[in-house]
Amino acid sequence: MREMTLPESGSKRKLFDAAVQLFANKGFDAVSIRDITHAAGLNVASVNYHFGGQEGLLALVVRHYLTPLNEDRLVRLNAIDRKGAGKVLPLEEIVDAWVRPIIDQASNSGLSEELFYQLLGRIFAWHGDGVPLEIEASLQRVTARFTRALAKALPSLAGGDLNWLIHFLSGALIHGLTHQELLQRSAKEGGGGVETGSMFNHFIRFSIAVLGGSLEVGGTVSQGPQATFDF
Amino acid sequence: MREMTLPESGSKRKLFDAAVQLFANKGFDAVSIRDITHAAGLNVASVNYHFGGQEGLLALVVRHYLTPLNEDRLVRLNAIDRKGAGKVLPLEEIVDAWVRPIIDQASNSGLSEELFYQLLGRIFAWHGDGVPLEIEASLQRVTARFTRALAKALPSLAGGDLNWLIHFLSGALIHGLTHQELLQRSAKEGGGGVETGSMFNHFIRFSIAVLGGSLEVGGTVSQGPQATFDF
DNA sequence: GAGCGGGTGAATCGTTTGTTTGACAGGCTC
DNA sequence: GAGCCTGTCAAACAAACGATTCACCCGCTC
Repeated sequence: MREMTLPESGSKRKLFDAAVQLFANKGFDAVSIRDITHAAGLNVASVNYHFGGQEGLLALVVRHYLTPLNEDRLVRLNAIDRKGAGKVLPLEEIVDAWVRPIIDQASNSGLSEELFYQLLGRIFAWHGDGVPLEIEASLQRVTARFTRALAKALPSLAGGDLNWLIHFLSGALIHGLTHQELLQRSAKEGGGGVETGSMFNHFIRFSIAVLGGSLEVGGTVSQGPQATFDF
Repeated sequence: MREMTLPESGSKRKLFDAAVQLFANKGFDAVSIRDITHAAGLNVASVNYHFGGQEGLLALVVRHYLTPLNEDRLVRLNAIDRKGAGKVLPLEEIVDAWVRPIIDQASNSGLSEELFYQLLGRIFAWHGDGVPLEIEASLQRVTARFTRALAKALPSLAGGDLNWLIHFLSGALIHGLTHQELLQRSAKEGGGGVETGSMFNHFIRFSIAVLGGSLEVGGTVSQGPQATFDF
């Protein structure tokens, strides 16, 4: 382990690619360094040499795909914010700034869409003990930023209700990413002709409808601080 | 391992309860039989003696809480079906038949609500290799049954769109169950006063709003066979 | 050619995993 | 009391794990 850059080819790249494939398919916890090195055709010690251990490889994989995604999200949201300075932000553009970077990143990742979405779903659903602080903080920062933007765009939903909606939408997105194949397969078998990115088409309309006033706010509206989510 | 019944007390029950606690808190994959037996104050061999191995204990825990829940769901849905024979089924009652058994089961489980919901979330999110066929089939059967009922109640949503909506709602429910504490804690700190079952109050309103015509059906509507979901 | 450093692999280390074995104690029936 | 069944325990088992060591090869520089 010398530097934390990722070359275009060579053994280090072979290990990285094999790890991505296995992490996406089986989950972070279910993959051993022996699985990875065997898939890459290299020795068990190579992971420790190139990445300083299992955790280093895992953290690099997650960071490599999550960091540019989150940055893109924030850049787009800030652009919307500047454009309509002070005025009410359009809901559709906020949702787009949230979802569109995922689609773009899938195209630029070099991975197949199915693989990238599976990996991203596992990253979003990654909780608990082994999560690097840096990654958790990045996710929380993005969520907090979008929550504030939505609270400004939808003042009638401010408070606890908006937090719940975002929480539910987060779960829907994670589930949609991780288990896309269930629905796409069944739809294809039915001959319905599902176009590329079908899940996102549905999810964007889903999110806008959920947030865009179709939910009447009943019950007690609890006022609280910004909640931290996990997407 | 002699019989697969669960006594009210004794070593077997101690092991079962300890396993439930650990499974809910750490996840199925992150708990060893040594963790369980140590928490129960018993020997490592006791799990194999009473449950025939780790898989037997895990399957029993899942079946013990999932089977009555799914049966209750189907019973309620059939009752609604009989009551309004032939007529259009009320959406609110279908959603209630889907969600209410979870709340009831939480009260009758003997577990704290937080623990039961965490466990149930992990069960619903349990995919992949180690899942017993019987459990996966039970989940698919319930989902297919509710999908048919919703298709009858909401003919305008029939086809691919309804499948996507149910898929998203499934993810929202799983995420809501597993990570309730995030929002309840933040809401409590804010002094908003979150009542018991707050997540379900929000989720039921959320589901009804999503399904109840607030989503205009745009784009291509793909016709396909009943998809199988995982909740 | 000697020396050096990056990279690789076989072998090994210590741990942890799930499972199995064999001994033993207690309660039961005959 | 002899025999037997149930339950529990310490001990050991084989397998898999992440990490490390050490020798080696190769291309490089002096």
